[in-house]
Amino acid sequence: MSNSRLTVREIARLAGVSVATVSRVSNGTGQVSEETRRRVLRAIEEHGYRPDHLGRALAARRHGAVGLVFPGLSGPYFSELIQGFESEAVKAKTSVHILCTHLRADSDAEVIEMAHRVDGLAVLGGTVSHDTIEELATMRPIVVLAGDGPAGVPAVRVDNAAATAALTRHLLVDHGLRRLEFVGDPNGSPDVTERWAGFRQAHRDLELPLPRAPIRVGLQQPDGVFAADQVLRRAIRPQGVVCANDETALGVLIGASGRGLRVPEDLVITGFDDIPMAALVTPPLTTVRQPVRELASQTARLLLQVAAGSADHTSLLHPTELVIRGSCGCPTSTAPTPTGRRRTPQIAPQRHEPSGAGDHP
Amino acid sequence: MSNSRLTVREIARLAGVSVATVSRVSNGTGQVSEETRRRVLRAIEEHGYRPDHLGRALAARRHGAVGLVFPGLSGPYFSELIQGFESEAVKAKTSVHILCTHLRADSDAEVIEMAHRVDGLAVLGGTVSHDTIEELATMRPIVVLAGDGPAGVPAVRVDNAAATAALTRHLLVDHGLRRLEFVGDPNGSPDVTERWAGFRQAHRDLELPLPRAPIRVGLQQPDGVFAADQVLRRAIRPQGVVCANDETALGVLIGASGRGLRVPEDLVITGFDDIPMAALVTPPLTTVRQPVRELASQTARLLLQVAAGSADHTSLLHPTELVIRGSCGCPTSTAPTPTGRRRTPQIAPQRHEPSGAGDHP
DNA sequence: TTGAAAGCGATACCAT
DNA sequence: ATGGTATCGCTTTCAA
Repeated sequence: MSNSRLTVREIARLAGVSVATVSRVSNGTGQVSEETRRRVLRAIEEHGYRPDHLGRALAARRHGAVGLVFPGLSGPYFSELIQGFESEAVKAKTSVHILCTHLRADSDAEVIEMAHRVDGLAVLGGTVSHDTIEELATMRPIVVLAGDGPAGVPAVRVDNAAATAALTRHLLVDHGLRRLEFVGDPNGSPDVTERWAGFRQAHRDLELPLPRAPIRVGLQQPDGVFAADQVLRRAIRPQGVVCANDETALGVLIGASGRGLRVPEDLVITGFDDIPMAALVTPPLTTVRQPVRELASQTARLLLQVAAGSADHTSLLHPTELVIRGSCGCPTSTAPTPTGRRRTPQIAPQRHEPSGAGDHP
Repeated sequence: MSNSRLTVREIARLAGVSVATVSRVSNGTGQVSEETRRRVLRAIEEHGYRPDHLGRALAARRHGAVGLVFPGLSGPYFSELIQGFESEAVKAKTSVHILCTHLRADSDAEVIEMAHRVDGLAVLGGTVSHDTIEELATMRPIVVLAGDGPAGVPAVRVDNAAATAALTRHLLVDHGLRRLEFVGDPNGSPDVTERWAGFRQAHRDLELPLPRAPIRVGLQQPDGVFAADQVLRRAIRPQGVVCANDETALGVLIGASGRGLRVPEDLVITGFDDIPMAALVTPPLTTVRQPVRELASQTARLLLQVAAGSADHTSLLHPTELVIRGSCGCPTSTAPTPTGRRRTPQIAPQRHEPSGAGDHP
């Protein structure tokens, strides 16, 4: 009930001690006699005292908060990301500020503004310029998530290029496909940039003609449908499309099926991420699994460590896993199970471990 | 470059004025001679001074931040919500703290903890107990989004029950369907509770036997696929399913189609929300459009107003719109367009305006 | 072990 | 129009 006018001073008075002692008790710092501690604790309990965060933050010179900067798009990917990050922060009694840069005019300025209010910042790759990240890095601990920052700024990521190359190679070699196209905008985010690079690299490695320009669309399901329309309109249709992520792949699948195309017979489709739906569509989606949630919580932990000073400024490279299902043309042994996540891929997944994980100048 | 050791005092010294004057200038409050203001401004610019938020907040007794509490699920709905809320907060130079309660043990305590750090709180319906909301309301301005709080706590919402009833009636009357089932967990959130209520009410109004128990699943696409499996396993299949939201409806559609069922011939499906994908699937989804983003930004505005004292503690009831497409059995005039959002529904949408919008004790 | 007092960085009242 | 100063709520030396 009562709450407002409660300060250290007040509690100190009620417990018959000094504010310093109250502070010691409520923080568990310093030496306090058992008897005094009990008295103070009782006063605190009795009146429901909670130390004010502003006063505490001002005196302790830390905000007790970290920021998360992300574009602000829809879908399972970002939700996983946010939850993974947030859950880790909460464990550390740190609150999370968010900033969506998507469709915002001067987001860089806002990010800097935010940096003033937090102890550290996690920035999704591609949301702000490198220059800004560099500036941010001079004022606060920064970690780049799913992308790369300037040298010296730690990043948490997966090897998108290698994974996409492996996936593309599967299509090119194991299925003997030619005429593949890439769906996604390489300028949209570092993830897509790298996946596009891996897609091309696979062609190069096999000394095949380089693929044509990507079908530049966004990362959500509707974008995939849009991409499917574009593909279907072509004079010569590709045999397969490698999509920047699962959501667009699902969109392509839905768009293609809706227009009478059979997958994978008429068109092969692959995704990236391995979101839950990937295993549940018909045919189930061949894709690359990346531990999004783990990436995000890892990022939070790293950021918190750096902010606490106990930092190994190391970048982290997480492993991915090729998940072969039916949409690439591989046989699907059985109908997809409703709980696709738990199930093991039909074909033994090909572990793709990055070479020098964890090293970074 | 330089930044850390810069305080009001320092700027005051550099500009040869008092801290009070610096404060006046940097806040635009009080009277300052043009000449002095210029001098102070120059010092500020020159050294890149930015008033510290903690000091400011402590002195001004406000945090400059609001909190958003939501379950933390995936999908277009929550993304829209977050972005709508955040964009409005940013406009007001207020930062947004987030808290995902989903799958968290003692989230109520964390929400209260958060309340101490912000000027106001927007709570999604169903994320915390009514008791807790009541407690929160005694300490901070609270707005409930998509749900209802205790009396006296403003809420921003749509009339889910009426909208779902209208939709159900369309199925029951215009299509002459019987044996409808509801997909969604009424205990999951107030939204679903109300939609379930509307679904039943429509039956009651027509003096039809009440529908059987709902198929209790979550609100995401995979849950819809799961629901489809359940439905298909039944001895007597329903003629149609009214889904709690579009995402599950899409899941049901995908699951049903994948198992060879034709929609709407064999099974009619409807959703709720009108997310972009709703117009893009085959057949396009009959659903109810609700202005999610607008609801969220409305909530932010309301919260900010209340926090600023300039409050009409009124609850807001937004209108919804029945969107008839093909999945209910109505004829689809043409193939769905790739940019479904912009397109007008095939059948003139039936405006469903709530009766007493905006009134609340 | 405990307390007095000096900040932390900014605001705002009260004189001037 | 400007400056001095108390204050916001808490932490943290420094003495006692």
